[in-house]
Amino acid sequence: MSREKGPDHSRRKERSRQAILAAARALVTEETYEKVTVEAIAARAGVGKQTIYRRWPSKSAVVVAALLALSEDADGQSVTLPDTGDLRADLVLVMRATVEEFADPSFDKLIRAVNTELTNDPTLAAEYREKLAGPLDEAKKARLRSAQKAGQLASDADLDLALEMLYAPLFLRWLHRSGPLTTAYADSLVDATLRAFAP
Amino acid sequence: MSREKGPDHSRRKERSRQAILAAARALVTEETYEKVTVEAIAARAGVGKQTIYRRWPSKSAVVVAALLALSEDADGQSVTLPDTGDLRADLVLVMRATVEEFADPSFDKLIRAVNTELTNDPTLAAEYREKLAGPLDEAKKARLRSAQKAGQLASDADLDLALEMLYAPLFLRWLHRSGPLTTAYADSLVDATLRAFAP
Amino acid sequence: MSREKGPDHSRRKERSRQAILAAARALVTEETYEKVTVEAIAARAGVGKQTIYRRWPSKSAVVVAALLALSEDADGQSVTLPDTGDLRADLVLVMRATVEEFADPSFDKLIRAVNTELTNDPTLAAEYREKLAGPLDEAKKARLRSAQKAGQLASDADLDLALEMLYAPLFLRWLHRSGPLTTAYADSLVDATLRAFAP
Amino acid sequence: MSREKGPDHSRRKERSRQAILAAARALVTEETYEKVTVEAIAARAGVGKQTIYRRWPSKSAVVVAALLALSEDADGQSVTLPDTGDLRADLVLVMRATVEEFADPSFDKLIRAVNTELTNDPTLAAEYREKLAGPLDEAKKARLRSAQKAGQLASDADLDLALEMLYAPLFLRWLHRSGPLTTAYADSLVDATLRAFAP
DNA sequence: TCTTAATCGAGACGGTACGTCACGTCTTACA
DNA sequence: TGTAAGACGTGACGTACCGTCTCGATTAAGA
Repeated sequence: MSREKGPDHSRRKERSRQAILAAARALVTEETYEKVTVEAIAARAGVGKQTIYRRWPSKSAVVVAALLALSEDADGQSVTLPDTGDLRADLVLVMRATVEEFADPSFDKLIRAVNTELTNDPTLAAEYREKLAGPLDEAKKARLRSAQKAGQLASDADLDLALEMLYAPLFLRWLHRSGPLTTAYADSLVDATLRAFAP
Repeated sequence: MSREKGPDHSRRKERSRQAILAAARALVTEETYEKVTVEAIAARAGVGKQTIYRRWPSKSAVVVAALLALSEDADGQSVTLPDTGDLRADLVLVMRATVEEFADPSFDKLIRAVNTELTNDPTLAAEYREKLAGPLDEAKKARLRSAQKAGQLASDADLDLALEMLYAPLFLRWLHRSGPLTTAYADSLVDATLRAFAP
Repeated sequence: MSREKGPDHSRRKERSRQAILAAARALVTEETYEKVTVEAIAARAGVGKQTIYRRWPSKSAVVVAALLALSEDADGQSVTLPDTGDLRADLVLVMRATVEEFADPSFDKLIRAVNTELTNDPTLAAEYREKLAGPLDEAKKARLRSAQKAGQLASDADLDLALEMLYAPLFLRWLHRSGPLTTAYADSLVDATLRAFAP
Repeated sequence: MSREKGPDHSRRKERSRQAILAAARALVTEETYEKVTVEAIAARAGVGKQTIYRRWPSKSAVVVAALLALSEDADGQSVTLPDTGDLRADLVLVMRATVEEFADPSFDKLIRAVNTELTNDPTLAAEYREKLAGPLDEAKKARLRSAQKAGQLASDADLDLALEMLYAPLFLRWLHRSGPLTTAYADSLVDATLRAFAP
């Protein structure tokens, strides 16, 4: 059915692929983003530049792929959020976890780099949304929907909007470094959102 | 007292400064951001590269300065928001204006470029916040405070948080292109925020 | 007696060998010499690169082999020059034939390529001399020796030197494109040489 | 009169030019010719690659320029050969000197490299002939013409041909390494040529 | 009005990284 | 088993910009 064109070299392919993504991750984490060059990634991965260009069209794509690869381990098993019945408690848990993630310096650098690339490349952004952000948002919306059914949220609440009001302020504070990311801040976002969409 | 070094050439200085900022603005607007190089700006402005480096430390700084210069016309006169007494109407007005701004393709490109630079350069981000975002936020907070005094918002409402819940979702939708920026969307952000911080 | 190693792939071997040499010849003839790459030869011959490297150590060797193969048809039968008894007439014939060869554009390109490789690789040069130039020179010297015996050349004439004085000027004019290769030029080389080594 | 387009930076220009030519000469002399890369020349000269490409279109051109620069010291003063009145003695002197030049390993490498480039690039060959070979040949022909007037050569002798018969065999022996370059060989070339063009 | 020194445009410079090409080796699938 | 196909690590190619430097040619001020 599929058009086979030759031997697949799958073992080498996979090995070099992993080396490249690991190198990209390491460099983004350790260095200034300007120092993350295709040549540096290739050198670090012990790989020729051509092997990178054979698979990805640009440095941006490699960096995004490096992030996506991190969550491909959990592949197959769909993401779900805790549902203890206590909506506020569950949301606070998730928001605090997010705050913690952003506090990790190497995660900070990686996400910041990825975010820069996504902002300027709609194609990459779409891929990112489809593979990573989409499923996550879906899981969060599922939790909200469950709360809605339980009468903890207004029956006509716009759940997409609710999600945005929860997360966008947090993300933007981090992105623009316009304020501290504290547990209290996370909590107050949850409270304000719950008030806005209360039954 | 002051060290006299010769003629001040202030007219030439000002002329080339304007030419550089205009060229930067034009290039960011017309081209892919990768094509906005210092050499291109210099060529477009009819200026030597050194004249750019004499004033700004990097391309990023020039681009940010180009945006800041746009709003320096309104310099001196402090920004104020309409205050008709009808809080919802006033906020809807402002939010819809913002939506329109983001819809303008050349403004979109300029802000996107500036945002990229701010994300990766805290110093620039601070300058931007001080000169542009700060005053604007202050004006918005002033309007909220006035509403609060009028009993239209909870007396213990966190106005900074309210601001973020209003704007962050809009900004992030635009930045990540994760949804349409419509009037209805702007309105529903206002409504949700007002519910969250109602008295 | 012979060590049998398996199926006799000699037919495939010979077929691919011919394909490679033909492809090399064709490419040298058609393209700029920089474009004659091992990859191009392999592609043109419908052969894997390894099949080339299994037989020859370098592109140079392939190109030289391509030229040598051209004259391997006459293999076994030793080369001889015409001997009509009229030395001048015989030499003029040979020299004019050489001039004509050099005038053929595809022969020109091939010889020029081979000459470049020989200049920079003594090993190849030795092989070339042994297989191609040597026998030819021997045949020419045989004709001169016959003339010498007939008293048409000085009995103490240095025949190697005579050969060089006949051919080197012609070859160098061609190699350096330092003058036209005409019949008259060929003839005057013969005349001058005959004067130099007359009895 | 001439169209001046800007500052001439002549000091830097000249300094880098000399550094590049010296580096090229050194590398050709020391290394395999394959190792003489534009990058290596640039590194050795302490110069950016662009500075080389700004002046010469290819490595070949640089190498040829490196040789030409060697004889630009004698610029202005036209080349002349000794003229003692004894033609044979004068020619023997010149031929032996040439033999010695070819015996110098670093000169050998340089000329071999230049010769390879000239063979494959008619434009470079023309430049070389105009600037170096031409004047030299003219000087040699002048010596022959003087001998011709003195009745030491046939009055109808083709001096261009005589020159070629003197030099081409020597050069080709060296190029193809097809025989030893000895004093005796040089002498016998002179003798044969004198016999061929005797009055 | 005429120096005179800061400033400018132009663009060459030493570099770094780009993305491409071909090298010679290695791996796989097929015949 | 030997071959075609082609991926791989390597390293040079020629180009684009970086940020610095050097050069004349404007300026506009004060002598």
